[in-house]
Amino acid sequence: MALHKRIYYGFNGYQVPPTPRATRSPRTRSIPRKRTDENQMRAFDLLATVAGNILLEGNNSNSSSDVSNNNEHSASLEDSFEKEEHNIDKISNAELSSSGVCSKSFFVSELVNRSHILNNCLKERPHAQGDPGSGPASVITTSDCSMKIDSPEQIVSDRNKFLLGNSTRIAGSELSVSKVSVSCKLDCESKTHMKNESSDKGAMTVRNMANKFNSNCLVTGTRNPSVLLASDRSVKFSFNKDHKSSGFLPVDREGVKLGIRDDDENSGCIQPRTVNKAFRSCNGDRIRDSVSSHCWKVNPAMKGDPNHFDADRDRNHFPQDKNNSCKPQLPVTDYPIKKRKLYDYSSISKYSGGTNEDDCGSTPKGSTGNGPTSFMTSTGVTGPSNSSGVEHASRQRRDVKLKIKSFRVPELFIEIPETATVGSLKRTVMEAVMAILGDGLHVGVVLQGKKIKEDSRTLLQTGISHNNKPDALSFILEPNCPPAPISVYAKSPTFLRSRESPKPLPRYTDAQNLVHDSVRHKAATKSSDVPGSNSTNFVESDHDSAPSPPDMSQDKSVADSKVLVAVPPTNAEAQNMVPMRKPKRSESARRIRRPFTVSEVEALVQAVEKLGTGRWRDVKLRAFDNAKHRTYVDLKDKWKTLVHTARISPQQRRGEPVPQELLDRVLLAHAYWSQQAKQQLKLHSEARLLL
DNA sequence: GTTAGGG
DNA sequence: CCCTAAC
Repeated sequence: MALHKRIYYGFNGYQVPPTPRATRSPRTRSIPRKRTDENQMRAFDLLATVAGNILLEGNNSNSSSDVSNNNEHSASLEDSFEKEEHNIDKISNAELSSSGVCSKSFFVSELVNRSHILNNCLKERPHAQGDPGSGPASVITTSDCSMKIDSPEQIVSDRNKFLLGNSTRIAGSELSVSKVSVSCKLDCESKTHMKNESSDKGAMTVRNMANKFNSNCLVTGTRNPSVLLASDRSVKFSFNKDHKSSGFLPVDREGVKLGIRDDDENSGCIQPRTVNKAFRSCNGDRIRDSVSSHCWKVNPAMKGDPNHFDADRDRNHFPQDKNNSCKPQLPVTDYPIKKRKLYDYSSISKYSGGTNEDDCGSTPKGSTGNGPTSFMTSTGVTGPSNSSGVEHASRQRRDVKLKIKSFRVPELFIEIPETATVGSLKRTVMEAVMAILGDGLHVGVVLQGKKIKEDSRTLLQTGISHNNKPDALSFILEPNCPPAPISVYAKSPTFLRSRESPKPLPRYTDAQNLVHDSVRHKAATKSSDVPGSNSTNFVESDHDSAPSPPDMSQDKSVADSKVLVAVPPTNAEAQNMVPMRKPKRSESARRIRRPFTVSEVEALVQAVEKLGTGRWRDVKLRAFDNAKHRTYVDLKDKWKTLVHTARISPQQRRGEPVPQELLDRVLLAHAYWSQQAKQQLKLHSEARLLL
């Protein structure tokens, strides 16, 4: 090993401008759904300066970008895990249960290594599937602070694992919040279990899966859990034969990206979705939505058969993924090495108080005990890589490893009733933090007061090296979508100033799922004599939107908790904001277009056949209750277009073709209900005449 | 808060 | 999808 030079950079903190409050009509706001665009825009407004503590650490490990091609790590990773398992366990089993979930920060998932993921996937307890009660809910949770894996040791030391749980309760905000500060825990038992099962029942072995994974093939386990690699970055996990649940992990090709789940589509941003989703929150929307936005969970109680949505998910969930794989040169996907590295090891402290530290401190240091504190940013400048990949063979390179210890959230006002549960408090805090972070952020690099915009330049060219002075390098979080006018950047981030005047603080109210039960009841009791299927076709929440945690609906106390976020800049730090973009004419961004899938159309048709064309709310509740991005207005509009589509010639139709059979049903149902409406009118008028 | 319909 | 009148 080479020398270990370590340079620590100071983290100055992180400031967020006031989050503009949505000004849209309350009506639209009331619909439980996400306003990603809104958040996106909000994200544009975010300008967070982050000074990073960067540890420059020399080592001569392999280039991290080569790792993904190195299957050899598969085995060693496993070994590492095994060792690791003995170290971990400060966390109460009650909390983590068999799921072995943990998360240190908001950065949900960076897929470190595919084999890594797979290993964890395989940890699902086999017997879980035998328990219908607990449900085979596949909970995919990820931890932050992922990093490229240069070596097995690194994994061990960083303890960032993906963990699977067999309980849906684990996922979501609860997990994200409550377990922010805990270190990862591996479930030895589960793991072993899974391994055995894998071999016993013909499922792929860990290594096989890893290998396949590495080769970007579609991997389908013959047994549960199965792992499907939907795309380069999205791994689909599905457990149990019922396919009641599934989840996705974004997988970066290089295994470096923040893997955050997005419930919502509307990320107009070209930023890798994984990142966007990570920080998404729903400003004007109900917490239910926003909460679920960071939930890597799948609701086992999901009605209907989500199966047929899988394809859609694969296609839509991470649309950019395709782009990425196809056009890696696109700025969107093209994460410059340095940026990627910046994400590495990143973690965000949820509580400004920094309880993380303690928790982190209690975590095992791993095999690389001599390393810096696990949460310190570290950069390693290595000598020429001994075994760099072919693509790098032509030139020497040094690796600069960055590890961001934490992002400090300056101020956070939370308003929550005393009767609220701790869990709800955690969720509320989560919401607030998520709101602050927003989504669509990317990291800007400021070196010696100058913002480095040339993403293509190497660190060496830029001047980032282990020779940097401690304060030379800092990071800022900034909107990444519409390239903000960067010209406003002052020479130093300390001069950054918020362009927008403080606005009313957005208020986040935790009010998810409150009415739905009763409403659902009501809707369920209603039935019509309309011909058609009687089975409720429940459209599962779309691929990227995870249903709210089951406990959320029960925790009524959450309903009135409010969070005030985006504190107006009051201190010097807060004023170091710079205008990032021109205020859009409206603060509400248009939602991105989300074409209905055939499955959704099917569900819609079925519901309308049953309920009619005048009860869109019921249709929504019936068939799209979990598709948070579909409002009843959407459904109504879709029906409108469906009717239109059905009436025009197939040649005139555009978009994904809707099966003629469905269109026929549309016309039929439409005619039927139109007739019904007329009859009703007639009856009414007659009755009135009689009176 | 929903519905209906134009944009 | 958005917007809004009307209920």
